[in-house]
Amino acid sequence: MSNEIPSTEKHRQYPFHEIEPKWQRYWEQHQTYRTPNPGDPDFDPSKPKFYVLDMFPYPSGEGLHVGHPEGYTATDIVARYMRKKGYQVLHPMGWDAFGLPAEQYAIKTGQHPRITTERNIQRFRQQLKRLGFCYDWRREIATTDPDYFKWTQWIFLQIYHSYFDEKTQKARPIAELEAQGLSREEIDARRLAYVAEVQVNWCPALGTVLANEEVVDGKSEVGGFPVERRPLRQWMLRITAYAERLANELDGLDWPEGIKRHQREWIGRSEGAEVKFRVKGSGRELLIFTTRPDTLYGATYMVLAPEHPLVEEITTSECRAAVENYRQQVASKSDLERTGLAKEKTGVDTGGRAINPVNGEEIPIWIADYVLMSYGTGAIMAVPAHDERDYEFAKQFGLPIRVVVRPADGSAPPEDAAFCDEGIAVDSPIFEGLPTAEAKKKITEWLEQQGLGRRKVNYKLRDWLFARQRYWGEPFPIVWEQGQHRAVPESELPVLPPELEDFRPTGTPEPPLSKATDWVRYNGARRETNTMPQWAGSCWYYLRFIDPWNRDRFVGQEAERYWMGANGKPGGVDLYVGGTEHAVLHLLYARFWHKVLYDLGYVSTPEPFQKLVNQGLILGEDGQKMSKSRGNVINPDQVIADYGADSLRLFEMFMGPLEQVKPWSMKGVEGVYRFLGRVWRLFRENDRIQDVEATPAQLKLLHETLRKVAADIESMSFNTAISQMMIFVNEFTSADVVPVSALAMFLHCLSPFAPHLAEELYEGLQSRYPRLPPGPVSELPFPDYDPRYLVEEEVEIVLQVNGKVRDRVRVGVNASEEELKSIALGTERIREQVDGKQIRKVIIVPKRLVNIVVG
RNA sequence: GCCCGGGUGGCGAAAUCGGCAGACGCAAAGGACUUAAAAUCCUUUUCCCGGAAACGGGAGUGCGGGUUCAAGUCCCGCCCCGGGCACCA
Repeated sequence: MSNEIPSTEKHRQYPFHEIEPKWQRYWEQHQTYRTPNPGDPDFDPSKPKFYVLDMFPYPSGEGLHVGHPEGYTATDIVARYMRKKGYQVLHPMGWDAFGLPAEQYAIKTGQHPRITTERNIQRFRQQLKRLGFCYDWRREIATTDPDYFKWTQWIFLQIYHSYFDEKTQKARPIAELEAQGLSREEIDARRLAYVAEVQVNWCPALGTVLANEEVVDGKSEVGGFPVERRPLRQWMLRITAYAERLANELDGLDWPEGIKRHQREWIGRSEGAEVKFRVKGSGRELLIFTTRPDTLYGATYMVLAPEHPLVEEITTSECRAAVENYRQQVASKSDLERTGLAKEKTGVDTGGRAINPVNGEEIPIWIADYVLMSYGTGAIMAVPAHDERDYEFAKQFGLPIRVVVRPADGSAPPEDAAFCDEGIAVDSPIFEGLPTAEAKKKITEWLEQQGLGRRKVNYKLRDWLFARQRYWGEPFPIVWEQGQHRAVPESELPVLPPELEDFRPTGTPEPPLSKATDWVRYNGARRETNTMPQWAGSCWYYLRFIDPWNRDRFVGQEAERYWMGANGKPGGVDLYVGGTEHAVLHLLYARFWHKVLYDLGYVSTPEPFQKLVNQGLILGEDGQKMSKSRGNVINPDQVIADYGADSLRLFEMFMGPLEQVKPWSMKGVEGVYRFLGRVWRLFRENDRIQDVEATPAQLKLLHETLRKVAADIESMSFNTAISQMMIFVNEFTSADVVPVSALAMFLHCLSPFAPHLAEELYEGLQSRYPRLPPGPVSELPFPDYDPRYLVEEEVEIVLQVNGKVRDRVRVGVNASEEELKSIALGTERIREQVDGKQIRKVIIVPKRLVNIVVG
């Protein structure tokens, strides 16, 4: 076996190196954590269910780091505790295994990504098993398994075969539109999965396009390579159709407020109006979006995005050269340059003029890259007096600034800045003197009556660019014929990727799959050669865990109803734990897919995850982020070899609150390791254990520990649960007589945290005291505490004078306020303080304190 | 710039509703055991002042104000650290 002597050369506190493999073998052989589904012979329908899920990992070549076991230990403790509380617990694990690193490794070495992926999964699985997690490993899935991605492709087809019905705000089958006799074009224009020519984020270094979410500061999130904008025909998912629901339906979820806010911001709902401006000297109209229609009288110019389709037509001949020049400049800019920090506004006049619909005034039309083609209508009315960006631009180019809103409190508007708050409309005849909210309403109604505009809601959220030019991803179940796409029959799923020798990108947006010429040919049609993004597989894995063996359905109906059953709440998974890095992308995408499946009647809840908890990052011992280059990475394998898995688990939980960022400490690991050693000695090297009644003081501590550990697990305050167990052990270690019953009860507390040691100690105890129920202890019910043992007969009361503690007394719990008062005033120390002064007031908090106010 | 999260001993932290600040652990110091060390066990440890000691007094939860009999906790104004967003009209 591996290294027998701890590398620190220290005395081994207890034989964890024997205990841990022993119990891991036991659990495996006895299938202790096998979770039956409805219909299985050992399924107990009377038990309530609890679905506790980890965000499954990408099995990287690096193996596990100490960040992984943080969340996994937390969920494992909850899972083990809930099992002991009589729940049927679903606690699965799998692999988000498609992804770029395996593909890049394949490009470098020629080794097929499937091989490296397999190897990495093996390693991860082995590492996780050594931590003693109570996963039902029979349910293990990998997104790269054809049995799995068959259903990823199938779900894609459901999305493809659906449209969003605005009236009911629900996805409906495309067949309904066909029945209404809509044309192919009309139908394709409404599909939830559609093909469009869009400006994409093309990353030459990665040889793929990226989603907006995968581009950070104009660079790829993965690798930090430059990203260019270029137009490309791409598969898109119409997530924007769900914008409203994705925002609103967050309300019923038990998620951290910050994450909900983040998602709402990402969706970016804003209410306003669309307004038509006539272009002077042409029949054309420019449509703009504004959230401040009440500032319409303050519009002194307009700005179009440089890519706006009407720029060509509007530009006058004198301005054409400058406009062309500017458009080219903008096109060649990367997103980083275009949105870069603190840069000056740029833009040029097109020479075109627009007519302000409220006052018939002529205003110039400019183009500038601070207006984005992808938001709203790609055109704005500029109101420099009341918008910071317009103000800056107007200053830069000497454009007029006209105030049409003044502060409601009568104060003077700022001299050298835009006034962007709400206020009172001025110089605005149609709604003169109205406060902003009413002015907005009035002008919008007016515009609607005149046919010049309407109320409009816009979202920052864009449709989801769903195609990647990669090899190692799910192929689309789509073929092309005569420029039209169609689904392959469901019977042909899964569509397997072709075997390739050469995984290199083509250097063009033509995906690597196009190199597989035989594969591409499909009965006179051509297969789609793009693949799905890595997010696809993680959009629904929590559903497959429920019924991973099902060959007929992505998840069996009965099993889905049972495990996702939400008791009136929207979300099905009872507890979902993972890092904040998935605050928007994964969680938004998964919610979107789930809602489509819900609308189509395939799943029973509108939301996937009811309660979400984010674990905090673990830093290196130096307080810096762990990284190879800093050399501060902690290897969990080494920690397990030196101190055992139970110590690793315990320390991960003892470090501090789960959600908090916190630094690693090897000394801290030793601390909890010593604690486990003390536990071992309390049970094993102790001749004071007797089969006797516990003393009242012992009973009180025992039941307080049962109470606190249970409550702390339920509130996920694992660090304080561990403190309480330490207090218990310290106390019982110094006891003259240690009652067996108390020790046995204690092991129920320890078992979720340090399951191996708890099993071993319980087994030993039970064999000596056969009266104890046979184990394993992890399968025995968690004892309820008895409040009778917690009642105190006496409490210590703090005596304060003017808020300062001057004395303390022990009194009976039921002492009346009058008694407390006279006791307090009777003690010597208080008399010294109070003598000769006037008592103004006496505050009495029963069971806590008496505060005497003198003056 | 905006939005979050955080600031408590030498360190990680704890402290239901405003009611004994520092539980528990680490580190450090002293002691017991040992030929010695490791391990273990016991004791001390927020700071300042007085005291041989028991103990007593004062200050103290980033800073400055406020509310209150009482503030780590509530309110107002700042400072610092970490993270996220960043022309979305």
